[in-house]
Amino acid sequence: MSDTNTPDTAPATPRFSDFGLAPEIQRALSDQGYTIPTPIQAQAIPVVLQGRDVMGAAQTGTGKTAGFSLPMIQQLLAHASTSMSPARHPVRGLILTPTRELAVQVAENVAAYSRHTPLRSCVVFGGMDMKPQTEALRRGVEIVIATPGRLLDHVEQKNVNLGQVQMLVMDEADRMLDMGFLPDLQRIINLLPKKRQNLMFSATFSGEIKKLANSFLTDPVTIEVARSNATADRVTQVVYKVGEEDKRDVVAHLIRKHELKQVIVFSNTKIGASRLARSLEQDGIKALAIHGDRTQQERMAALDAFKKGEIEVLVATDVAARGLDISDLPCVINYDLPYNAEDYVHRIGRTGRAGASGDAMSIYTDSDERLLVDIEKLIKQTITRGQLEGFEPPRRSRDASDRGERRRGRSDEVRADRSGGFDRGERPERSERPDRSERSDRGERRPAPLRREKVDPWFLKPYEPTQPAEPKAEQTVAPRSAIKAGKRPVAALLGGLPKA
DNA sequence: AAAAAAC
Repeated sequence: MSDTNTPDTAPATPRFSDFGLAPEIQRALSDQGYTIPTPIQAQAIPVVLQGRDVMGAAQTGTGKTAGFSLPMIQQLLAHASTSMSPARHPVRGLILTPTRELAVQVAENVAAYSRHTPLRSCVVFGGMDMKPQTEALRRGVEIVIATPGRLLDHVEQKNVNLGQVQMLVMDEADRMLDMGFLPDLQRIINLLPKKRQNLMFSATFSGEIKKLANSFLTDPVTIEVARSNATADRVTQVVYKVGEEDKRDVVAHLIRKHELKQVIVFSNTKIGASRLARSLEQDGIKALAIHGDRTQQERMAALDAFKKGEIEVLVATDVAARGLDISDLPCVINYDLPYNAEDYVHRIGRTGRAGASGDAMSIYTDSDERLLVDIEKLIKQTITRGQLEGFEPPRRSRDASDRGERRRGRSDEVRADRSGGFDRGERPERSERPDRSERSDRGERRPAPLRREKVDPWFLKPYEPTQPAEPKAEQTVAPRSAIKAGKRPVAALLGGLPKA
């Protein structure tokens, strides 16, 4: 009788060694010092190894990346080729993510877990030169991690063939829907073999997500861990009511007072994020902004500097609310309350991870009261109203000029936000890091693009029930114009694309 | 109302 014998009702804590993973994978895990799987890993790995489709409700920080990539590597290892020939390395595992940063992080994990195996992987995303990605794809890879748009680009250029994909992972599926990726997802799925294993992960379990799961997954096993506000239980939350004109100074005050060395500050707008980062720098706090108007290089440099501790503050839009795996963050600050209450949960989910405690401080103004009520309704708790101790609003009304550019910039803010950028010489000269809109990669100036022309694919909503149509057998790519021009409702897109 | 993602 072994001493590990335990009753069925109380199974022993599983270990990675219990899953029957290949020795090469186990070696990679011990390289990283991992022995005990997280709850989602313990649930997902055996199910995926059985070949079942999975609908996983899990936030980032629960370890879901390993939850799908470990069994994926194991499955693909079964027919792994050691040949150098690209033809012997068809893409068999495909992982789709909503943001570029998330794609990079997932790819880093996959590379680490597969390092002792002959499997090759690469990451493919927009904002970067196609060429290195093309070369990697042409050399032959078993696993591709991609954002949808760039992947389709590569497919159209025949850099990659998805006709042999056995496993598809849709990470942060809810986010992909929010971002209007459904048509792209549909087009990608039409390129895959009908017989394949599908894994879908989502932080939320909305009706739309269920519909998506119904149309893309076959008899899925549902795995659910840590409901969305469970994360918040370990996070101490506090809100401070402040005057609109004091917001930036209050952020600087909070950072100094709590001696924060690693904090993400969330802003609702790109321009607000850039301005706040600049303002903090002027106050002697090392900060960089990360948002969608910065070049990919700038985004990666900011993230890198933050992870290395070279800067104390990462000022981010919701590009970083989900997915970014920045571990051990003791604190996040909301410079703006998010318009979407669910985003609040995602933002504060950056802290209090993996059992650690965390702090989430938010500042809000009179006009944000309703947002605060919505948030409290969602998380089903009242957030402590904090008193700002020791904060002295600077006397700025008497002589604004001695406070420099940023005071003057404030009156420009509304105009700049409305016009989508500084396109009439309103930019403060002091900026050392001009926005990408003003600069080409070669460094010369060019006019800012007219952002107003960007249109959200709002017409893809609302979601309507659908009868899934026959999946198409052909491997051709429907032109995107067919989707854009059609303005078809989501239901129609789920039912298959129009013939080109 | 805003953000993200392909050129």
